Amino acid sequence: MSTGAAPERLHHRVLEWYSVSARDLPWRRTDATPWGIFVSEIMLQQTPVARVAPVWHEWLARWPTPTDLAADAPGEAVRAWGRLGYPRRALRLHAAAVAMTEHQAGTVPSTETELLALPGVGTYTAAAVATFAFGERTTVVDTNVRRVLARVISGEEYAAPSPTRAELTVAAGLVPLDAVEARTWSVAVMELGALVCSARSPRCSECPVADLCAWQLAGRPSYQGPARKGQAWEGTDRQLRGALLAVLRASDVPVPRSSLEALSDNEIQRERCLDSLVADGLVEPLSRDRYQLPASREAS
DNA sequence: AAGTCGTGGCC
DNA sequence: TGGCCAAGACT
Repeated sequence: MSTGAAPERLHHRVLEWYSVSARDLPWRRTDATPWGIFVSEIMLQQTPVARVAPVWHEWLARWPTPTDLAADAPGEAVRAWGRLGYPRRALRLHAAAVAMTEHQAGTVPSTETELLALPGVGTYTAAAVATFAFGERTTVVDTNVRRVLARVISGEEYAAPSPTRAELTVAAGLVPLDAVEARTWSVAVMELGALVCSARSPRCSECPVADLCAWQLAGRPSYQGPARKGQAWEGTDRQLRGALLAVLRASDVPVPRSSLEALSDNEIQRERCLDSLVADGLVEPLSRDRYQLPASREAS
C-alpha cells in the first residue's frame, strides 16, 4: 500500500529529474500570462501537447487577453479551434472570456473557487490554473498524477476508472508545504507521467523513483481492477457531429442544408446530430435551410 | 453516476 | 491493423 519512502526523498528525486528533463512548453515560460495558461489548460483537456502547441500560439496572437476573445463571435473561437477535438471547449472558453470581461475586469480569477465557477473549468483545471498561474498551494490531480501515484504509492499498474476519495487524500498528502515547491511538484509529477511513467509502455529504466516505486518493487503486476471502458467511434454521433462541424468550419459563408445531408445516408442520425449541435450552440440555423457557426454573442 | 463528447498518433 | 490513449467537464 505504501512505499514507506519518506516524502522528502520522493520530492527530491522528482524535482531533480524535472529540473533537467522538463519540456520547454510555451505556457510554462516565465512570460506566459494567466490567460495564456488558462487557454492552455482548456486546450490540453484530453488532448496531446503536440497538437495543442500550434493552435495555442495562434489563439494568443489573435486574442492576447480575455477581453479580445470576448469581443469576437463564439463561432470564431470554434473555427480557430481547428481539429483539437471536443469543440464545446472552444465555446466554453469563449463564455469564460465573456465572464472574465464582465465580472473580473477582463482578468483571469486567481482563486480555485472563482475558477471553478467558470464554464469548462472543473476540479483539475481550477487547481491547475490556481497553481500554475497564481502560485496557490493546491492539489492538482490529472490522469498523469493518478497513474504515477497508483504505481509509486499503491503498487498498481493503473488507477481506478474514476478518482476515489482515498486517491485524492494520498495526492493531497504528498503536496509539499511550501507553495513554490508545491507548484513545481505538481507540474513535475504530471511531466513524469507524460514522459516516463506513461500508460502503455512505461520507461522504468529511466525513472528517477524506480527504486522507490511500489509497483516496480512488486514486480510490475498487471492491472486487476474493473475493465476500463473503450471509446466506440465508427458510426457514432460523435463521428458525424465532427464531420458536420468540419464542413461548417471550412466555410466562410452559410452552408446549405444539402451539403450537410451529403455526409450521411442515415436521416435519423443526421437530424439528431444537427439538432444536438444547434442545442449545444455550436451551430446556428440561419434560415430554414442554411447553417453557420454561431455569430451571436450569447451562445452558451 | 454512467454516458457522452473529437481527433489523430502510436505500438 | 486497430484498440488504446491523451493536462476532463458536464449531465
